[in-house]
Amino acid sequence: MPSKPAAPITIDAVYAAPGYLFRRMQQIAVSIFMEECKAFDLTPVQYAALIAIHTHPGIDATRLSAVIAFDRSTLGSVIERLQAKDYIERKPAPEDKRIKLLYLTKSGAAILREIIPAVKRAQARMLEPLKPADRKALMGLLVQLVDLNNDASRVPLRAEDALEHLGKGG
Amino acid sequence: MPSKPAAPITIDAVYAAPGYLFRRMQQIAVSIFMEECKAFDLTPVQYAALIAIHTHPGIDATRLSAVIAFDRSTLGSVIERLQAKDYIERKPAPEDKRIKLLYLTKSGAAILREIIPAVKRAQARMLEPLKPADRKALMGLLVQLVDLNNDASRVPLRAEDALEHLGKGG
DNA sequence: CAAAGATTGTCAGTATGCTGTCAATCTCGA
DNA sequence: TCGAGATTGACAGCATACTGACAATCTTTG
Repeated sequence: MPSKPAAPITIDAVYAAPGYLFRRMQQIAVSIFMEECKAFDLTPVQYAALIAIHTHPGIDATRLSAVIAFDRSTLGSVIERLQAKDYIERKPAPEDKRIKLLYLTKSGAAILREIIPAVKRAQARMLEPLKPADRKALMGLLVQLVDLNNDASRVPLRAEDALEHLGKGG
Repeated sequence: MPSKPAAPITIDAVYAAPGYLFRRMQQIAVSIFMEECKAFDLTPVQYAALIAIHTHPGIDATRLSAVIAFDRSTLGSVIERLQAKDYIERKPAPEDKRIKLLYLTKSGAAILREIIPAVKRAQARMLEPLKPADRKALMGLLVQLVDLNNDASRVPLRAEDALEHLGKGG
């Protein structure tokens, strides 16, 4: 049998590669989110940050970055923009001069309540083309994969560890 | 029956949302790619662009953006960097002064050959935590979803349409 | 042919995401 | 206690991504 020739290098191989499909799907997800939420002037990242601060009032930036798996550097500018829009406020921590604690403002809590339906529509639209059983299957596999690959990312999710200081760990 | 209370808004809802999972998986995929390919100084985006130019020599930037579903604006700087690294060259099109045609240099073709094994390792690692049957299932669903959602993204993939000018359409 | 319209590459502006560095500050061990 | 080491927030720099605008150029149409 002749030795198998090297597979031709073409763009079609890229179309079937997991990395390409993940990038593409993220692109699509952001696009749908922005479309459904265009009345609110909030990005997916800013939304996630608001929800996290709402869930953990008084969290600091470093712990927040672990809770939503954002880069610590990136998060700085996200916080700045949320503060500029008056959705959050930062208070110095009395017992540690390095830390600034994050809280939702009334505006922030209000927009969070208002945007929820749009976000739910967006999340539904992303999976809409699939049959209901396939949606479940896909989400199940994705949850597994993201969890099992957690440490492969530079900023692994540390939902639990990050919150011990708030007295909610355990 | 009492009316169902509004679901509490917490970060846990975000962890299960498709948009969050896609973002996270993309983050992980890029991280794995960069790790496997760190010897080559090529990003996933730059790799895809090189492959596409290799598959379609003499393509122009606008068509290239359709073939790999990149934003046309973003692609400009990607091309610039590939050119700075001497992996591609741009030649003016004789029949249209607006267009610059893209070609791989010898360096570009060489690095493409060399990086393939690392890219394959990276793609395999992304799915490694899943059982083989689950990998297939996930890829199948993702291919479907990306295809069916193609028009939802701002820069839909136009693999076929884009190539008519090269005499390869049909 | 000339004007209207479309296309191409480019640029400015905004928003993630990452690497790396730094000063201020805190913690812990000798 | 004091100094080494860790932590925190901030910053610089690079690389996607997207919106919107623009001049140069090409195409279509009246």
